[in-house]
Amino acid sequence: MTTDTIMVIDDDQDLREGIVEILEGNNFSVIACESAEKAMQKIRIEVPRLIIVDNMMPGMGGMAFMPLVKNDYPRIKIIMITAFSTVDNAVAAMKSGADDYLAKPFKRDELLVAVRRNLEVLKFEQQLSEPDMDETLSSLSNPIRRQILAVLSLEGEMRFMDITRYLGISDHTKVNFHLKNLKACNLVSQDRDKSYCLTSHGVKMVDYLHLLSQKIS
Amino acid sequence: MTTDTIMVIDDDQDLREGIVEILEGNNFSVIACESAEKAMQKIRIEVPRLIIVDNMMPGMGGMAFMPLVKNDYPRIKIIMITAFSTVDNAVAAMKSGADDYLAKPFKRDELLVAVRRNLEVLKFEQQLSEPDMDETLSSLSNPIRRQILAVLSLEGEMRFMDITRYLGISDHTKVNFHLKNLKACNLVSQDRDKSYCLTSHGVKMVDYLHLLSQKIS
DNA sequence: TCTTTTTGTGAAATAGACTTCACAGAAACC
DNA sequence: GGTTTCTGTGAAGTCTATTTCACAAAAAGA
Repeated sequence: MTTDTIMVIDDDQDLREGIVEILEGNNFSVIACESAEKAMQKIRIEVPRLIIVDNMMPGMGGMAFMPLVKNDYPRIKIIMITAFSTVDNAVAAMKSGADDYLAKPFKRDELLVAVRRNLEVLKFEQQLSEPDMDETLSSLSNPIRRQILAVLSLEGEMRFMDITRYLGISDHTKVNFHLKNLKACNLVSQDRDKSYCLTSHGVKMVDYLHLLSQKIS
Repeated sequence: MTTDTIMVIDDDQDLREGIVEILEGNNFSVIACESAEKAMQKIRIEVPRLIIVDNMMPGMGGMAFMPLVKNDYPRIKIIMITAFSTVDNAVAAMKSGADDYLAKPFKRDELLVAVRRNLEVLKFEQQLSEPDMDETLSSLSNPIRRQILAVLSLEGEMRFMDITRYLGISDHTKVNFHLKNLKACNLVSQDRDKSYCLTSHGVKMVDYLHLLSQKIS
């Protein structure tokens, strides 16, 4: 399991180091910065998943910093911390791109809860946009390819021309095209005698397609 | 629940009527023909899901009949019945397009088992090629659309521009395009104040996607 | 060996999905 | 009222997926 990298930006050294300590004590990998300007540079070197930034700082404040980061890295989560907390302040922070808002002084657990919650949200979002998901889903979105999976699931193993005839497709190169696609996605494989069959991944996907068809209807 | 239509082709009136009786007694809708030629005509009027055809008949036999049918209607399942059963005979029948093979005399239950088995196979195949499935899967195969679903799943309800900003997409018309697609597939809907939210179908699909992402990784 | 069937490749044509751009009405804001 | 932001449409262009076609090596049959 890889640890999540978190960036902490605060000009107050005591507070900054306190936060770093809490986070590192909980197995997060931390990058600390004393200003938003420094942070902008460091982000380019290693992109964190989450940023904790103070609102009031000399130079660029958190409020100005957030839109800049969100523009370049829309998926980074930002938690803003602030000393003088008001409703207006909180609303303004959210509008500027903060994903969460923490008023000083906060407890150790308040910080950790906020951090974990935001990392969970991030994980949730990312799960649905994984590249593997992309490949698999677009492969499954073609009806001919799904028919091929269905046939192979029923028959276990089939020769190229048998699949073609079974589906009633006259142009065999068309079937070839789709089989190639299925092979590329690792849904189907070919053994030594050239027969096609489902991979274990392919078997799972057929299961899931049936699940889906039940959900749809 | 709609009943499956089965076509029975046999020149022997007694046997034909016996089969019809068994099938109708089990709530199938039956079309009986005394020759393959008649059957070819009747198929055009109502397409059965399954055909039970005798091999030996005056005029066109089952062996010649099957390729003709399979060519026009590759999805119809065909059970061949035959009096003089040999291995070679069975193999030849399967090669000509039979999906199953029954030797005379057969028991009532043997017939019903074969019929049900073949209808199950048909159902299995068809589940994976439903048009709804097509629409849903191709909609889900786009990463931006999946991100929109994720965001709506987290936030519950969102305005158009909030979604656009959340995803960090500069061209709002692009988001509009994908939202339209999601609406067309009934995954997302819009309430009176123009906010977008997941439909119940959309909620199911987000569930499904998470299941899928676990299986993939 | 000669022929046919199977299995396959790659290029060109077509269709479909996605993006971009120019514009516009509606609503919110000043 | 005038201005800005939100929400949306439609056309044109671009990129990707799919189909079709021409061809060919390998395997199976005759």
